[in-house]
Amino acid sequence: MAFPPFAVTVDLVVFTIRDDQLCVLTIERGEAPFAGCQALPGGFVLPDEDLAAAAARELAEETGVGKDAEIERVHLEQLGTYGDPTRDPRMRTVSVAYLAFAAQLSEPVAGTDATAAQWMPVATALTTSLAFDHGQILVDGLERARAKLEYTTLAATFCRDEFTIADLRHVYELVWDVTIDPRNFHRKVLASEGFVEPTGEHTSQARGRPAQLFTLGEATQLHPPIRR
Amino acid sequence: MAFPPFAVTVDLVVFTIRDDQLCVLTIERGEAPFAGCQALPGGFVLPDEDLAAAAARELAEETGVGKDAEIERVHLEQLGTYGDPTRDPRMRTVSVAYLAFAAQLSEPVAGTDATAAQWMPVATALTTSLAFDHGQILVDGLERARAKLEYTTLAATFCRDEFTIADLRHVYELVWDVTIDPRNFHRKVLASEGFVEPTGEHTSQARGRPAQLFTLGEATQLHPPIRR
DNA sequence: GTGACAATCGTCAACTTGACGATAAAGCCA
DNA sequence: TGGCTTTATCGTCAAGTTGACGATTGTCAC
Repeated sequence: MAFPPFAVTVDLVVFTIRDDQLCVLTIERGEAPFAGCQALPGGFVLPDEDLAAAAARELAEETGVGKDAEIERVHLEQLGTYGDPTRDPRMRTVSVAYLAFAAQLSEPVAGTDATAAQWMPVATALTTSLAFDHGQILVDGLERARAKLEYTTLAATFCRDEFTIADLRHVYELVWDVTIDPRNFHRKVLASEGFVEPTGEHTSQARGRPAQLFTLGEATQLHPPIRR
Repeated sequence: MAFPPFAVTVDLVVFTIRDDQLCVLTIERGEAPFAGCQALPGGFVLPDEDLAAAAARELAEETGVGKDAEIERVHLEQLGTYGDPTRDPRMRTVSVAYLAFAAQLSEPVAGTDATAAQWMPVATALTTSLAFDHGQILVDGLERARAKLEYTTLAATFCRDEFTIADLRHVYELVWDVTIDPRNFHRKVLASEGFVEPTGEHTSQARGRPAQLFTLGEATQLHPPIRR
């Protein structure tokens, strides 16, 4: 049975928070097309590899997120598939985009096929011309991320294992690009059954009154949601 | 440049409401593998065809949803991509699933490559063993459909061009499999800015007080949403 | 100690929601 | 014609939620 052959790739929109900014992982392409251009990390799916496995592999390659416990603190979900016949001048390619949320990872970043990889502020990335249709993929990923914060507990994946309500609020503020009343936010988070679990410990360093530390609770969905 | 060749297909989860039931379009496969088995309609993406175009083409082929105004009353969105290496015993296949909502269409249904096509009640389909991973695709499609009714105006795409609030409520009840208080639902729909637009006309046939007719308003998102 | 700062607790009016009573406008039927 | 049934539509009310913002509480820098 004959069928039209396609190349299938995965591309990653990996978000993290660094230096008080929402950042996305980008690489500088080493080869044509778009050599020297910024792009989302990604690569071909191997002949016997599941799509999600390919995404996880690429993520590990580009970020150094290894086997460790690190990988468990990363959220990875399918974002969408992009298959415009003209998206890659070389051949007919279909790209399955994945969206990842990560807490600040070990600094190292070095791709295999990429010249360099870096965390680029999303605000910058949105005004940068990215390779292929990666600009659109980024926009879609950002919108998905914003929506997910409303009704899931995924904001916590941007934080370290133990975090304060303020840390969590900061995630919302950066991703949504809004300011949130600390008092109302505090109330809502605690009201959301299973969102956070107090550890009993408190922060000690920074200015102001020490804050209680929490870990992520059992819930994955927020009831009620936290609206934009 | 060498790359692993994949077959790329689109599969469709097409929902409609018939005989007071939520139904999904299925075909009986004519060829191996899974010959004689129920499956979702779908097919290969052509070499120079966009994914969404392939989905629209397959939809037209299977349902007879032609060029007419009909096609404009159908909602089609990408659902997700399924690429387990073992999903198709013949070859490495990646399937991009699309989700469609349609009002009751012209009865005719006749695929090109399929033996037969029919509207199967979703309740039945969920307990039927479908070909490939189509069972999972259906489950995912149903969940997406249910979620979409909450915060979009897509329920109206299950209705004819002009519909009553009760028609709309019926869609929610069938898709969510719940009963909804007519009075509160009525209030919420009218409160949702831009959801429906009165035509000024009324129904005349059925029992009970004639109901006002509406068309879909400008909005695509519901503010506030209608919760499950 | 004093002030700055951020966490946390309270208060309140405006709004939303679910439950359900009441009324309206048709057809049906004797 | 006058009930009776049926469904649409309007109202009411208590309970819960939300946003705005005042008040209090630990800590640190000085």
